[in-house]
Amino acid sequence: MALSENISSTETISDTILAAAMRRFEQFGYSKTTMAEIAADCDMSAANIYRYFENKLEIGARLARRCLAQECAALTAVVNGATPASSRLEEFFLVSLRFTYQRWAEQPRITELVEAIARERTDVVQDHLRARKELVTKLVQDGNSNGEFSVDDPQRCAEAILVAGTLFDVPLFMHLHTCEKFESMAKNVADLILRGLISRPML
Amino acid sequence: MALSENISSTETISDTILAAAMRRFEQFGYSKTTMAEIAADCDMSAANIYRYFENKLEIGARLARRCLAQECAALTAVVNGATPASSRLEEFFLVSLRFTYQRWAEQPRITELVEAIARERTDVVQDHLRARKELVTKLVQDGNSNGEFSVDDPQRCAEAILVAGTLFDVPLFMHLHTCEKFESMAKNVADLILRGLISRPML
DNA sequence: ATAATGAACGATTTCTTGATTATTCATTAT
DNA sequence: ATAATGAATAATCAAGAAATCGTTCATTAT
Repeated sequence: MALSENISSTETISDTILAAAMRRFEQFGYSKTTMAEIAADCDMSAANIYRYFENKLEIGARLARRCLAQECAALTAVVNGATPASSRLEEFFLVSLRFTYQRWAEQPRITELVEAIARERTDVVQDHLRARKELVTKLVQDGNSNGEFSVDDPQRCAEAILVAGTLFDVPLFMHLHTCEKFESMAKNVADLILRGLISRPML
Repeated sequence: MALSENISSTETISDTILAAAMRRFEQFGYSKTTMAEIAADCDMSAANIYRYFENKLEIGARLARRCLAQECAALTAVVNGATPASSRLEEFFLVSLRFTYQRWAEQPRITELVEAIARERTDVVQDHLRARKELVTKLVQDGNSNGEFSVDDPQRCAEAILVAGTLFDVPLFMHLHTCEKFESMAKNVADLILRGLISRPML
């Protein structure tokens, strides 16, 4: 019981640190937040944080992961939806876009955080991309199963779909158009991907 | 005759200046090149350059335009080719990618130049994007004409195609993969766009 | 007139230096 | 033992000074 108390209290402390860091990062940005400030918010010394986290980058990475996981949760809901796979594909693009756009517009500090972490922690981005790829792969397989699609290689296809949606996932591009314009573009790309260019007999 | 001499000599001098600037930009980059150095290469004073160009940014813009025009020339050749429109679309992606990748890998200073200009001279980028859009629109219309495609709105379709190829046109992404990997991705995206996801009767 | 220049000027950039910051560790508290 | 700290260190950042640069213009040359 003493053991479990220790473990749970350790978790609570590291959660406290993460929460304090998140508040600071949101308000002032990753680079402008100091370990001393995070520590003060938790009523401890800066040195003590290192008992719970390897370093500042690790704290940032944990929080960036959490942000990206939120997006993946929303995308998972889309993929697991009950609508036709084609609608879910369009919705996938739109939800992905809105996450990127809204974070860029309303939480620029968070966007900065994720970008700062992405530069030095490739693994965070790669894990996120892998998760997205798995989701789209599942979506394509779903479409195959119910007869909507007939895709040979769902993996490769999912990769291509994600590549085609690059514009909607990179904060750097968000200043180029309004969110409405992006939504229209996303719908067009989804439509293009679904129907293809090659002419065919009427369905 | 005196007039024509003056005009032609003026053109020669501004070309000399452009050539000198290009050599400097290639070797040392846009920001590290000074007007005084360009002038010295042309055996004139820095002040004299301003008789031929509004300012340094204008020189950069002219050279950036020239670079982008080279890519457009290559893409025009692709679009005007004699192969099926579907092959030309794939080739469009591949040529576009190779231009971006090679410039990034072999002429990083030129890539830096174009990016620096793009930041302050939106018109240069926008004109280039418009040219690319016109090329793809023509390609789609070609495909429509010969029965390969059956696209309702070639303009909108061209826009979507270009959006889907974003990853292959932005130097910023080039560090992510090898050129071969990018080529494979480009082929997959082209294939996806051409055939579409929705299942259909056999052709 | 046309072409070209050097000097002059704000605006940037670079450099230098002092202050902050992330991180470690020996030490103290519990 | 476990938790926490303050002091120490090396790396990074920030502010101001100095130098450089882009641009203009009055002046000179042709």
